[in-house]
Amino acid sequence: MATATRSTKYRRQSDTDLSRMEIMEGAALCFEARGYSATSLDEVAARIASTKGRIYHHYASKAELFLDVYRTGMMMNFQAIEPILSRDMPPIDRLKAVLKAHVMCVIRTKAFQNVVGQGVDMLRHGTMPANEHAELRQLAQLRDTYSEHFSTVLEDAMAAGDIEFGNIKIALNSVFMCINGPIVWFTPRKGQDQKEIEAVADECVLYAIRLLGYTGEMP
Amino acid sequence: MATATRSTKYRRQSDTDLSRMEIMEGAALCFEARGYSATSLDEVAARIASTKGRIYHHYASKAELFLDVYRTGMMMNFQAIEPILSRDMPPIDRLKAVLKAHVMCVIRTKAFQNVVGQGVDMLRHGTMPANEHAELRQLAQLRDTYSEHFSTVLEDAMAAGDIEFGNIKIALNSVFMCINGPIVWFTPRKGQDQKEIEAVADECVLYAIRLLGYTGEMP
DNA sequence: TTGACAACATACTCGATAGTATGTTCAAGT
DNA sequence: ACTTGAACATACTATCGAGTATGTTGTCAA
Repeated sequence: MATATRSTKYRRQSDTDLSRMEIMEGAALCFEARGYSATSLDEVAARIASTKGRIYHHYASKAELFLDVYRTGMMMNFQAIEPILSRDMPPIDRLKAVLKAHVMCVIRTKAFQNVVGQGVDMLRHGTMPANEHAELRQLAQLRDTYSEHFSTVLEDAMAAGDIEFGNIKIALNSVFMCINGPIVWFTPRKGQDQKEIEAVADECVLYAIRLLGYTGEMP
Repeated sequence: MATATRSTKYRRQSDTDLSRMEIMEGAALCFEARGYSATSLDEVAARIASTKGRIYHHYASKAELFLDVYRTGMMMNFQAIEPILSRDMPPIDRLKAVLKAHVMCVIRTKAFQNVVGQGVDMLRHGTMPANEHAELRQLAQLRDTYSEHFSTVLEDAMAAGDIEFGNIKIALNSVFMCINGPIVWFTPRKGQDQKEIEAVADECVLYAIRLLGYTGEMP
């Protein structure tokens, strides 16, 4: 939670990023629970014990808030996998590491990733809110770049002979469906420690690489 | 398309089911494209070149229409797999056949299955429209029964030693994510014949059973 | 210390849409 | 043939929520 305990009623100027993050967290939870268009900004405001005025002070529209949540969710993904991409290691190990990092990230940032999913759907169907086409293209670009990272890792591992698949688009989509699964079906339990979550993630990763024809053992 | 070419303006009394199906098809397409709450009944009506009056003649509310689409989508799934469940064959072959039948069904009835997905999400988050709790429980029941069919098939195949997995809930969720993938990422091309679609489905099935630890060949 | 402005809160407007009330057409029973 | 009611279409209402206009608080720079 990014909520800092404040003694004063209003926030400092330098805390705008914190404020925006708090709004985004509330928005992500609401969007996840009820979907973009079913969520009212009054609900989002109520969730963070605030008002609509605050949201419109930071965002020009509901759509801009959504897009910011989307972008932030994608950034979280990039930050999770990028350090691994540049690491020097065998392709199959990099694949495993990237998959694991992604799953851990989506579990940790579940609400944001759900919004990303909604955003991807909107891009697919061309029903995106807001008309800033530049903004939209940028977000589509983000998604494509992220996807291409995975393509590369997959093809490297295939070239090394560790995995094997037919149509890469279908394979990649299937892998994504699998490792993004927790966004949909995972529900955090009370008192569930890091070890248990890692166990879930490991099982997801196992299924994802098995799907790609990997027959070796897992560490 | 269920639209019968009619010479008269109004339909016969005996055609109510046809009329409802036509409405549902339009609704499914709209819900798929824009989501439940972003879709207006005027849009649905426009899609089938009709008016809101017709929809409200057949359905008491927007929620009831949605629930009918959901139920119909689930029924399509049951009809696709039930004949296979009662067929006498080796567990692993039954598993393959059920997976294939499911994938073919979701591709064929993509819009309806998308609505089913939205409905499952709503059930999960408790944000279902309408307050008929009986109706809701019935739909949740449908989903659970369908899921249990797959559980049985999976466990039989595991008992026969053909597949192997850890937590069955995670495995089942992963399989569903995989075989339901086409609902999200598949886009029918113009002039794409049945053979090509079957090839896509076969690849999905291959990934799904590989995921479950199957190492044999495919027919 | 003070005034200017950021960071909100409060109180409105206005368009979109779910739902309703009522009118119209025609099929079918009698 | 005529009458009733199902199958719609048309016209309206009422609500909800996005966006706006304006008021209030308190920070910070000079």
